Amino acid sequence: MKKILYIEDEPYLARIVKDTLTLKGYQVLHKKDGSALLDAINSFAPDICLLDVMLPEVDGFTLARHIRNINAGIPIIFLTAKTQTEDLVKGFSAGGTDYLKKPFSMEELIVRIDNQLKIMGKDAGALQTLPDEVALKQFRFYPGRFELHAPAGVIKLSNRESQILAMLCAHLNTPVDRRELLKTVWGDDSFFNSRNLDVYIRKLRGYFTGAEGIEIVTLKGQGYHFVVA
Amino acid sequence: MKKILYIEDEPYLARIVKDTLTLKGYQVLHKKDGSALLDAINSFAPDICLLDVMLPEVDGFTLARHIRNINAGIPIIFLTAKTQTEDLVKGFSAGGTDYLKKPFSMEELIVRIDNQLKIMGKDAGALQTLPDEVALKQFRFYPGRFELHAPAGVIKLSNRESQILAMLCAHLNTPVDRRELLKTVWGDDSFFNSRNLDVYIRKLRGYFTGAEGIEIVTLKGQGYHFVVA
DNA sequence: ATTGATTAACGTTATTTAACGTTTTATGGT
DNA sequence: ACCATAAAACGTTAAATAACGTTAATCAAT
Repeated sequence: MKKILYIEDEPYLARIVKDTLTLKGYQVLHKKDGSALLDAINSFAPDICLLDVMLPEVDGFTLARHIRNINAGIPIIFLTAKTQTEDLVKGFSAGGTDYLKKPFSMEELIVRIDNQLKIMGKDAGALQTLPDEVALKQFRFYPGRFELHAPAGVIKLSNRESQILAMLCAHLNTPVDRRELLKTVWGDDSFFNSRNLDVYIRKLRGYFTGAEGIEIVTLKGQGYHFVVA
Repeated sequence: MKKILYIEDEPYLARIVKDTLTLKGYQVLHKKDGSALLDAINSFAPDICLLDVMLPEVDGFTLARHIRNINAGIPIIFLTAKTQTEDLVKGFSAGGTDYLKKPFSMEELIVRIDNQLKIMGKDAGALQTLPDEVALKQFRFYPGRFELHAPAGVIKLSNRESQILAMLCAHLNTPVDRRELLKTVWGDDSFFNSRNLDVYIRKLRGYFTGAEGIEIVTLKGQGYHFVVA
């Protein structure tokens, strides 16, 4: 059964969409806004995301970017009344894979959901996704369970530790912008001058000490680069 | 340049679409119907197909199936006045990857074309790919690990050192423009008057001192030439 | 009370800047 | 052509800066 993460602030519409999709056999998790989004992604592990664009606090485009940061492969459909081409561009460049204009028919939504699941499900090779279990040489990371299985034993990760490690894993062997990390994990980059992130990087490094071929490399002025080779 | 195969029987619309896309830098092959379709696919080798649905002889859905039979990965966008959900379903189950209702704006078409190209992984990434290991005589450079393995031992490279060495390796035994180096590593060439790059070149030269047959040659006014012979 | 998250204070290092030296290339008069 | 001189470009070194690392203390939420 396919799992759908659905973010929409308008209660009446949300109700209709959720009920219809549920009736059609999807498992739907509905949220009114993007708070605790990363937790939802990791624990609920949706197959596809439906995002309203105009939301009270953080808009849907921004949410899409955060989702992309920890999962490069998941389909994201925007549902919005914004019909300007400019918004369409924003949507796709934020990592969206389809864009549906309100008002839409439930039939069309379902068809487009199925289509996205079909085409994104194909060559997962080019599009890296963050699965339930991430193999990191002799380690295993379970993002949804907040657990890092080391040779020595199981390390229970905190929320933040897990989020940051998930982000590093999503960008395995490629750079991650420090700002992106801060924005994705903390919601904004007002912590840019804070040493908070460094503290967590240190903790994560601690878990991997002595592990040959696993390293979190600092790219000064840019971010981090999780090397597993 | 991306190649588009466009099948549309209505001459006026076809003209507008073809001209606009050509102006936008795509290479467009327009056909009035699906005859000799497979030849067109094979010889023209398009990156994406735009198919009208209602065509005189064979309809677009059928054409899509034929295309899918010989190419599982190419994106197919339907352009049609048929707005019934049923047609949408037909389109996607025929192997279509997007479905655009007439009348559509050229802007939206372009955005959706680019999006499909991106999703299907045909997007020309500007990432220069070096192999995991670059052999430089008695040295070995691991760009992904920020490591230079010298006879004396492993040298841990900094971000900048690694970037510059990677760039030199990408142009091994051929010249590299100084400006290009600056732009690639620092994002722009505003450092053109700075001695910053020279400092790093010196560091790299330091790692290779005494190594017979390895040299970073200065091409004054042009750039550098990484000689390994 | 215990755990996780954040802040603060100070240590460390990659990167940049600055100052000056060296080498190559261009220029100009004879 | 010749040489002198200037100009441009790069080399070298050390100091300054900005960015990150580390540790412990504090805060906040069960």
